Amino acid sequence: MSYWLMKSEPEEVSIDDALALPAVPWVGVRNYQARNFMRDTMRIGDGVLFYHSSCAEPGITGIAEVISGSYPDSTQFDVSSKYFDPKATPENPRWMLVDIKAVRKTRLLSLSEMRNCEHLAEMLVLKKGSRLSITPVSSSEWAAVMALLDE
DNA sequence: GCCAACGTTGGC
DNA sequence: GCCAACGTTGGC
Repeated sequence: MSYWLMKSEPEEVSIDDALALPAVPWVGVRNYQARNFMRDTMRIGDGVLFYHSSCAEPGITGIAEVISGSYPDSTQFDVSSKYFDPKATPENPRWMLVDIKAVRKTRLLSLSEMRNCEHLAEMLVLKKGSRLSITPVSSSEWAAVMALLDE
């Protein structure tokens, strides 16, 4: 069992949107490192910190769970999608994704609060220049986030 | 809107 | 394989 942090722009898919859906296919990832996490490492049951990015109050807003294995992101084949990739074909898909399910909404754990927590000092999402939309979270970081959310 | 940091592209 | 140019991310 592993843990992850997944960024979502709330104007695209917010935690409330995610909670209203039985499953959220994590479409639109077009970065190879993030794709590889979904394709190669994520497992059903893995824990996910749902993070709002590119918004007024960036931070963790919920808990989710991986509920599928990886499969091709259908938007790569859709010419009308902004995620269309002309180099991808159904025979040779380039982008893979997993489904997640939102488990619960939490209070907003803001980026600044995360930065002020000594137990999260090494968290990848807090590293300078970090832009990866999916990052692994250690079990101690997960525990520290859960403790902060209980405060 | 700014801009630092990073990833990708493409000429050579 | 190098690397300059370009595009994107995302906090502020």
